[in-house]
Amino acid sequence: MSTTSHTIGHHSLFEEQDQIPTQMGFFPFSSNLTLPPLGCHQSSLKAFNSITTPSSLPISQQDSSTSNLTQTLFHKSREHLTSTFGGPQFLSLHRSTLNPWALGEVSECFSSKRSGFDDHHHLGISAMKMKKMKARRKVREPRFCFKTMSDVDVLDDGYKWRKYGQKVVKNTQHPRSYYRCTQDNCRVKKRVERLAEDPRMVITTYEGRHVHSPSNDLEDSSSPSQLGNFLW
DNA sequence: CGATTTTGACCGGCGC
DNA sequence: GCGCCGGTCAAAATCG
Repeated sequence: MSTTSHTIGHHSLFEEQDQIPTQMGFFPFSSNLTLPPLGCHQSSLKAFNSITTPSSLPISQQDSSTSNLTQTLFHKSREHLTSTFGGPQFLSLHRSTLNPWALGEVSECFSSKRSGFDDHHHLGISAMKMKKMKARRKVREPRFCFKTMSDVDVLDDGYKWRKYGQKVVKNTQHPRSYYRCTQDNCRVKKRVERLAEDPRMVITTYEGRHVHSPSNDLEDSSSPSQLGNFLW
């Protein structure tokens, strides 16, 4: 396994080539980019928009060097994610948490969409549940994760998420939260946790691809040609 | 009152 | 086989 890193100023975007389909970008927010407290939905959205769409930077306090940095890092990361989904190289965060469902997961995005929905009428609740869970565990969607320096756990990325679980993970003080995209038929999940070694860092792991555009500016404007291009 | 969160139960995988 | 652990479910609670 090899490790590469892009150095921008004195910050780095780490890339580790591995066989684990967990991808990680590292956004070294400066202190004046610290996100607002939990619950400030609007403002946290703004803060995150400054990263996802750096052209319209809404954060007044940040200096230009910081915005350039995050901008560069984001695009670099996004480029990388786009080019490497299904490709040979991945970024890994937890080498210890090996993903046994590494292969065949991209194809699952397209092949498994229809299956399972008609079964509702034929199977009992428990049987259906079992089938669903089994199917879900078989193959994993592509994953990538970001490590960010942030006060808030949940960065608003433009999509709507519903929390479906929270777990205390071993050897860490902070719980891990599990979210699912609220859009119908969109099975994208994300999980949010704080780094044990540095609680100021938030790790957001995305799993799967959205089959729709972000819900914020969603006026049913998604053209069919764009489907499949969304990473998040 | 619908949507979302909380929270304990439950499940499957894995190591021993 | 058993216990641990991460991930998910789903009923109850809470929120807006």
